[in-house]
Amino acid sequence: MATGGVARATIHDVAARAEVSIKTVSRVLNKEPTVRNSTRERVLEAARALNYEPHPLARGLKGRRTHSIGLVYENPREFSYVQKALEGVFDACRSRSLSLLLRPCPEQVPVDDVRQFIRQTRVDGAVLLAPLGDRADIVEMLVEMETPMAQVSPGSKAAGTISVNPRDRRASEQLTEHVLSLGHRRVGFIEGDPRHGSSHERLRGFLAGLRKAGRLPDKRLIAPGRFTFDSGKEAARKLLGMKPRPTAVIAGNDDMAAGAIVAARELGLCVPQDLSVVGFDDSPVASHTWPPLTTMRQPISEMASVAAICLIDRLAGAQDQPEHRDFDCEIVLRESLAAPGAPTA
Amino acid sequence: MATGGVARATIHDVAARAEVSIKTVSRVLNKEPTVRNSTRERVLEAARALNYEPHPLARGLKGRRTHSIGLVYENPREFSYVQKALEGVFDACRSRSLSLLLRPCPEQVPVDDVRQFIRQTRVDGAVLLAPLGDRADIVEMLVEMETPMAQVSPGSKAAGTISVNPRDRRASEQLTEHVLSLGHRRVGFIEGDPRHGSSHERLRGFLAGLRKAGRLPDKRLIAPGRFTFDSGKEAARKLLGMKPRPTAVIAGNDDMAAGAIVAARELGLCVPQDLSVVGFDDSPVASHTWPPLTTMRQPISEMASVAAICLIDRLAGAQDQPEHRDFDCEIVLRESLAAPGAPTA
DNA sequence: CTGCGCATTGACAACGTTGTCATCTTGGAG
DNA sequence: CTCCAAGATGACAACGTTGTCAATGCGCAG
Repeated sequence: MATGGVARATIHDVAARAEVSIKTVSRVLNKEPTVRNSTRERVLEAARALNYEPHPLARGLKGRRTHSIGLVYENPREFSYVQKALEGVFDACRSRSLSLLLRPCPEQVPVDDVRQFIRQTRVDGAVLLAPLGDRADIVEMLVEMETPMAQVSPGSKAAGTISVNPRDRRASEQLTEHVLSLGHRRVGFIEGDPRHGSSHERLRGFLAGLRKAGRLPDKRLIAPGRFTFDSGKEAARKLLGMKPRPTAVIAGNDDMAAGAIVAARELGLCVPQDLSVVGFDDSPVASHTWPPLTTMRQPISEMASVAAICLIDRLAGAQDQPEHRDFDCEIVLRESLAAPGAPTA
Repeated sequence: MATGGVARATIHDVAARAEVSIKTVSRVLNKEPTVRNSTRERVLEAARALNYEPHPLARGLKGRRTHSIGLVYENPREFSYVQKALEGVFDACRSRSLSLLLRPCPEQVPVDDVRQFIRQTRVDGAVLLAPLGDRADIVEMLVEMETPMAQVSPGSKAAGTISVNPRDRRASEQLTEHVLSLGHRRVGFIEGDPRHGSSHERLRGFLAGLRKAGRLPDKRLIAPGRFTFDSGKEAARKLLGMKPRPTAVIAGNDDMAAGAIVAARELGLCVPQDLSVVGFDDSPVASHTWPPLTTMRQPISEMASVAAICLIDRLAGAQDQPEHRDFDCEIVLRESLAAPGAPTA
């Protein structure tokens, strides 16, 4: 019933075949320098011949490391953000031969649940995806447990922890400026989930963009949302009920933007002729709406990968890496955005 | 730098505090029956007081099990299927205190890559998500390695392995009958990725539905797809170019159905007045299109969870569980389907 | 020729559990 | 009261690695 079929080769078998001690085998496989070249090759040859794979449990037990890190994230209502992050972190782990343990959390997860995950699994470090990187209690708990961590979120840049930040505010400002430059004068904004640092940053960027264009913000044009399709639809409905109607809506992410498009359609409005809609993230939905969404692409997968790599390297003892890194976003122009009253899509 | 902060309690500490041997502690924690009640409580009390968590590596090392299973899946172009399956498998693992290792694979992953994953991680078992459960070479390899597995896929029901199957054919037949019952006479079908067993089953169900209604299948009304939005869009374009046009299109999944809606719109057709579109899966996109999709809901998360639980229980030595289980789908009626030429949405 | 330092290697314990087997208790039948 | 089976418990080895420290071999200065 046990995995592995035929009995698996151990370090002893390799040592016997190469006619060295197990310690020497260990040295070779851990790339320690103090091994004669000829010996090293004999060992590698033997390991190959026996199809040897070190036993991960034994390795970690004596070595006091599990060679695994945890990815802690909030159960998403829409998955694409987590999916991309997962891809990035997974690649990082694979390239460094660590294993990855997942810990999806419900919203407002009690800090003790996360603590228990860390204690039980004994992961060597943890990557926190937004919005968990913004939870002070969780960060504190990890510090207290001396568990190295990396945060992927626009918020906190606490000293001593690794963080990877999208330049959300700047991105939002650029997007806003671009929308205004097309001639839109009444622009609505749909906020994201307030528990996400990104939501606030994007709102601030929006306001900064207005200010830069000499426009005064109108509070009534800012509607709350929660990053979900439905919340975006509802917020857009509210905005579109105003008179005069906004001619453009900037949504805090693509899912809400998709909701806004549907809301517009239900009111008989054409996008982009009657209403321009733009989003954030360039998630898959952005290219599947009709018309497809203009949006700000975030290098989520890359950010997550960098976060994980920094963490892993720090675990391995590297000192000289930057603690915080910022990533730029990139505008992706599609058909959901046009000048106000433009005749064609 | 190591995880854990203060030195963690071991089984020895618990044993000392409870004034018993470590073996007795082990017995209590593994719920072995041969422990006196009073002793058991003393041990549990001590464990609680010391905040003891057994070390997973040590446990697996001697016990010859890693207490982990692997989830092997193909990197999705659209993620919702994998997301739901992941949720289900994760819950199963959590409820049984196993850990879950992920192995995303590229399309057409070489069997040796999967073998290496199993060898390296030494997972006790593996869950294969479609279409990997349909890969004979992978299944064979796992059998050869004596690694217990569970497949989530409509295809193979090989003896000795666990499989969980959606009743795709029946679901497709029901959906087809329902569409026909509304009066549609020319119904197009967009096939899914041919590497997925589901694709064939759904096509067969479609044909069966036609036959049952006394209709002859028209090969030109069957267009190939690959489960992606773009492939659905392209296939729909082809179908809609025919004269006379089909009045309804059944897509092999929701992403392709979403693509079909966009294709229709680009041709100036209204859904569902000019064209009904239905999908499969009830993935998130199904409720985010406009109009929202009529679709067949699959209990993916539940199926994945059941697969994992069967696997885990078998690993734990249970014998009396069924090897194969079938799951029904459920039709979800939304606005993308109507009688042909119906006046209102 | 001797000895010293460095490069290379090995013996052995240790990591924290579980499996094996022996030992000690306990309760009831004879 | 004795004996035995079943119930509880413990001592110790073992799992497969890595860390510690000692031992060996080798080249070269004195």
